[in-house]
Amino acid sequence: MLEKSYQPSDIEGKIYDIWEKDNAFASGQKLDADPYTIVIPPPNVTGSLHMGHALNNTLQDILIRFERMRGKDTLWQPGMDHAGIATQMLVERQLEAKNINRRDIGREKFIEHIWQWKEQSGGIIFNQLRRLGASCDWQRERFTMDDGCSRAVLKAFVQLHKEGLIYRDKRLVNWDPKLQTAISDLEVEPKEIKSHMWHFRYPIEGFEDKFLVVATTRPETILGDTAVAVNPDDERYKDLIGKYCILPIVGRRIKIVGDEYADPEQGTGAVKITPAHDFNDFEVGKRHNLEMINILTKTAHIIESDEIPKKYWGMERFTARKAMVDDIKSLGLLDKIEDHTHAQPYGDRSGVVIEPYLTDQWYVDAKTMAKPAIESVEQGRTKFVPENWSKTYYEWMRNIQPWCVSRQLWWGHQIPAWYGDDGTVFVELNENDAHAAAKLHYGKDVELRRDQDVLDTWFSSALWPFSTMGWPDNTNELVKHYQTDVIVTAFDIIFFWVARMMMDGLHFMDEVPFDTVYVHALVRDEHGAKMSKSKGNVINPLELVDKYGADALRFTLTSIAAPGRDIKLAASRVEGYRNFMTKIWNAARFCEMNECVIIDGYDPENNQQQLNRWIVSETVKCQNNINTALASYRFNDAASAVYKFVWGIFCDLYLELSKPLFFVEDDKAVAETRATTAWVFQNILRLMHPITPYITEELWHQMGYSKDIDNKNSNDISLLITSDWPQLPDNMIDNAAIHEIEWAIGFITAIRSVKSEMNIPVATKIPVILQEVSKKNKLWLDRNQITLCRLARIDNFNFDIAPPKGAIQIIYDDLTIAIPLADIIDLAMEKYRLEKAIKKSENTIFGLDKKLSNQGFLAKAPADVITENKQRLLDENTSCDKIKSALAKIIDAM
RNA sequence: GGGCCGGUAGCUCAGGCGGGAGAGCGCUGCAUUGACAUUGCAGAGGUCGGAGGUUCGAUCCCUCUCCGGCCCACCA
Repeated sequence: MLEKSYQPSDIEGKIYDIWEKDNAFASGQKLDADPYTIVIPPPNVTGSLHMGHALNNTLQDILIRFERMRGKDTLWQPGMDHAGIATQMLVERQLEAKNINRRDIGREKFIEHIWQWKEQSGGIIFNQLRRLGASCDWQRERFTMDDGCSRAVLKAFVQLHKEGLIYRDKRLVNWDPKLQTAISDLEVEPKEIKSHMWHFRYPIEGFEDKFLVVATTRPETILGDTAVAVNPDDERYKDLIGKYCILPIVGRRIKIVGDEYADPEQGTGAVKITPAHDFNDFEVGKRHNLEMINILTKTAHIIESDEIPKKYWGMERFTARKAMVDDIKSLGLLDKIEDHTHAQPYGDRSGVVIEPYLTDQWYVDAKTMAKPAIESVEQGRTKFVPENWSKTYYEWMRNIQPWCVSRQLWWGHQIPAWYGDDGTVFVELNENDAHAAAKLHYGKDVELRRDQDVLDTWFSSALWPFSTMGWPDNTNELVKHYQTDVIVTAFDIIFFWVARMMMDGLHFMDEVPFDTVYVHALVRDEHGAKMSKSKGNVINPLELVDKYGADALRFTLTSIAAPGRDIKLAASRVEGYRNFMTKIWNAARFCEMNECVIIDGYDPENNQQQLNRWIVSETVKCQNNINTALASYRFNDAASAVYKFVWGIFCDLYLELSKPLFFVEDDKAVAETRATTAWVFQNILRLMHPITPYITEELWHQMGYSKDIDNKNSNDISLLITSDWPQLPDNMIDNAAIHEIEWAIGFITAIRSVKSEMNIPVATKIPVILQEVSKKNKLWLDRNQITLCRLARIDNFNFDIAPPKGAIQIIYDDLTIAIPLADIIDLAMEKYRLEKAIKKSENTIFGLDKKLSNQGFLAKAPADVITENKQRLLDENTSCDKIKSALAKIIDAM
């Protein structure tokens, strides 16, 4: 006997253990089956489960469970990302708490500490994913820094270098002075800040009192100015081109150059040029062959250099800014200061202001690699769902910049590059190969020094769809599971990850890494704000799991996963779906109490009862709806299809409508109804399993479906997770039964509605008089009489007798239903009710009339639409007339 | 500056092909001795942001506009 109510916490852990013990998640068990493959977006090793993960992994799990049941050889490849900067920062902070500085203990020891940390506390997110019910193939768990992935990274780097697609270059990078590393464009976050625009007067050489006024938001960079640019077409300054300014404070002679970059409309029209500290100025500098003077140390202090007055040496950048303004002011060269709001770049990890900084770094020629990646989306080889995200993808890919992949960190894949004394670089898979290459180059054995930098974490993530399957070896897994079917992700990592997997997948595997990119929304709080710790509006998915169960959370996330929008999550919604789980549990108890068990040899197509034929039809329709929804990644449609069917149709209608059948003395009907109920319920468990795996698996066993259904000849327990998805054919849909039962439901509703409206107590059993009963209605009345009587609380049916004066009259379909309760009916109220109905009906008639008297409509609308509207008008007129005559009778009785 | 998305019931949101406006929550009334109050039954509630256009017909397509959000670029 089932417990009185469903307690998720009692069963979820148990069920998950059963799945794992049974190896239910493992791929490669159905060798002949078609593959279905998803690689997980590898969470950071430092990560813990947030709502975004919960959504992302619920959707993947739904697809995997769906396809697993449909017989595919499913691989959901799990794994973690080493998360270079995040992890290094975390362990560094932990060591600092113990007064250990990473530079004191050195690189090797520090990395050892990180590995230790990973073993102890890394990857807690995987246990959290287990609680959510994720059916990843855990035996294949990978890590971007494990041996296999590391080998892939080396191979990829070396190959790209040999192909000229990775190169070393000295140019400006985004420099993070706190972390003291370069970062990519994507790791920079612009923030609006309130600052000032300082206007300075630069004296012009050869004139006593002539100045060129330049404006800047960064006065400290004056130390690195090597030119002033004006637009060659700017009448004000045209004549000055080729002349020189004397840089205030510094005293350096700097050239006035003509360059289109200077916009006459902006600022003063004259721009100071600091090639080593501004991306635009860098380009100007290259065009005019200007000197590039670096003024900053790696920690963003003023460098000690002969080019710079001693007084500024060692000053912190913002201190230097202030000093520079003060000093120029005291020279009388400060023209004015304006308030100015502008965006400043900040490091997304460190939170400090990023400096454009001139260094040697490794770059990937993203422009070249992007070409095939763009083309394959244009050709539809990879599809974005929703489609419009492809625009975002194109936008970025078509304007892609060289990707700086070197990082001045310790945690990560060290770059496989070795340098000779003269700086010649040898990029090889290992040190031996590098020495061999060096020997070839120098003609002798030489000392080599390995590049100290590591690669951007995303460099290894970009290889994920094939590095996890054994690449560069041509493994069976790789052959079978690449390309993968779908990547499921939020839009914020289309650039970071999806785009780069596309580039690398096409380059190394010569095939797109996934058929589909499914982009889901970001989860926000119930007011639409981003969840963040500082705002305190973070909802922890595990707390919801504790409180309502994993299935309720999963159902919630599924039901709000409409494509292409932000998702606002309110806990109340989870509560609602917890109630849904309870409902299913109770439906199971109903089945149990009424001995609804699976009957061997039961064939739903042989059902005699229309009600049973109807619920079978609805089951097929539900199955079809879910199939269609999941095939097009419309998760919310799948959720709503199953919700409406299970709660609205099966529980509220079928179980109620069928109850009376248990009381007839027709053993055959009872048996059929029991068998049908069990059959439907079993299919419900199958249909719901991808979304709500725990409760369905539990009930599958409790209801005894695990023993004799899939595996009749064995005593082995068969699990729902590995059972078959329903394959109910459309010819099981019986439209005649659907019409009849829907008519019966409408009949019941019509009577209940009137009783409620007329304040007739629900329990009052009423007699009804039916007039103008058509043959069809008579048949349906007869066949469903017991059910109708019970659910509409009808005492008895009387046909074709005149109803007494003052009876309530209901127009339903072709019928006029009279309820002769004149003594307890408030005639005025009934009059009002009928008048209201007439008004409503007349409104409808008016609308239809107008439409049907429109010549244009008759001439141009499709025939079926015209026919339909004509029929509606006819029906409405008939029913309106009937209500009117009913009203006449009431007035007569008053 | 370039691009994307949204505005539908009190709230949060669905509305594949243009043809009778939907759900959940909330609200109102009624119901409680056998699946379920984590419930059932019955209801109220909409100028589909605004204007114009296309069309026989527009929540849906087009243009403009107002409001909100996001992404990219922008450090004079």
